[in-house]
Amino acid sequence: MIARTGEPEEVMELWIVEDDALYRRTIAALLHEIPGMRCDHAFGRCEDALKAIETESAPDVLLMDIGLPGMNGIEGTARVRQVSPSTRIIILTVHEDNDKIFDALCAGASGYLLKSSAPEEIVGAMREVVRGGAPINAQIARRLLAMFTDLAGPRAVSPLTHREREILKLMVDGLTKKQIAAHLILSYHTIDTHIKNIYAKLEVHTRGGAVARALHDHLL
Amino acid sequence: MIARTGEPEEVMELWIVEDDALYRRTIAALLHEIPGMRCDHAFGRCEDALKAIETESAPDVLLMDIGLPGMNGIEGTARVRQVSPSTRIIILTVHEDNDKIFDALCAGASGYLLKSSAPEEIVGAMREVVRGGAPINAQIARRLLAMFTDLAGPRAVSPLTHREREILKLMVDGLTKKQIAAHLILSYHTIDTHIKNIYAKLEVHTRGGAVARALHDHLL
DNA sequence: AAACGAATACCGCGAATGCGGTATTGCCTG
DNA sequence: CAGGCAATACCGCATTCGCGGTATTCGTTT
Repeated sequence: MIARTGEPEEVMELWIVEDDALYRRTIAALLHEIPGMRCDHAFGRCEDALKAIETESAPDVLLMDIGLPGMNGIEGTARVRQVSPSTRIIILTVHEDNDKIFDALCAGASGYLLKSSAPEEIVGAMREVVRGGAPINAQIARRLLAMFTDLAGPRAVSPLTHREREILKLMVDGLTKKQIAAHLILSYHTIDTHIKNIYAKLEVHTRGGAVARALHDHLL
Repeated sequence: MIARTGEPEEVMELWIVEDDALYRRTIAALLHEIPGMRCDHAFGRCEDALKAIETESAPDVLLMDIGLPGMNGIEGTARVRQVSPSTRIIILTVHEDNDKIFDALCAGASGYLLKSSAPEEIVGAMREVVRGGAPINAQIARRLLAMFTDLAGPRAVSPLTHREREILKLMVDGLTKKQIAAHLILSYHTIDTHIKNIYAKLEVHTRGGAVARALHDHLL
């Protein structure tokens, strides 16, 4: 995409946000050895990095930790992307729970690595990310895939009958029992009984709960 | 169930489904050189692979093309996963459009590589996948991330206040007004008013509708 | 034929809901 | 400083809901 004429000036500017001073320096030192990369800043807090972006210029790539004092790395990722959309952010953390991964990627991170990654993997990720790729640790990718599969998955385990699903669907659409009865040309009492059964099967006691389960567990 | 063939020897059984005979043989030859891998079968059609799985035993890893005569690779992936859940499937294709990627991963593929990938990347992927990882080409991963970000995109347009979101969240959890009031240490009447306002903003008239919008439009 | 689950229908009652009001207190922003 | 918005609080009433029953019909499975 970027037609280069061999300028030796194409240095990748790279920043780090990592609260553990030791790990921060280790990484910074590691990256400093790589030709074509420069690491001018390494912060212990998101807030500092944000300030630096606004006063000076933004980096090409930002290595971001998640567990940070003050603003966490996910919130930080979103903020950085707001003020500098061109900055690619790579999460580098010990957290490997689905929520963190999901939130970080939703916040706009371009990559997700674990601190257990080999140094070469980290360096490779830098290179990959400026080329437009999204370096994601294979273990993390597995989690991502799992999210996808159960996104379109457990509809078979739905314990509801056809009728019940039909009625649940109408509840999701915001209809009252009376309206559902009219819509399905059934008695009000019938709907009432069905809803009663739906609640029992879903182990909820309110419309809100039932609808939430219906959508969350994707059983429609 | 499927007969377990894994334990005795450390050799990874690997099959290929690829309609282009030349490419198929090239890959098979490539993999055959790798110590610890064995490629007994290479098919041109999913149907043949499926049949082989049922008559013989299933492979540890299956390299699957998408564009195939007869059953396509995505459908095939789903089928193979049904009859042999332990078989990890890696898509190896030229297709890089979002739909294919999405569908393949939803169908249960454990990896997604492009045919333009370097041989080492393919071999690395095999190793990675049996270790529980999900080898995904960085370019593909980028697409995945894009899906995530616009999956959680229109949250900024949430017209709700903090309090309202908080209450809506509790409605999703299936609490009654009274319970919400107790939970937030607020008056019942306050909750009542808030819910009234939430309904107005979301243009719904029932709990079901509100919860559905909350989850569907991802505005919590 | 018997047994069973699903779908249907009906009843009654206490609790919760939806919605129309009004009103006070802060906190911003113009 | 005025006005607006968010959060808070209170009232009343018709409606709806949740849930405890009971009961009939119909298609499967046994």
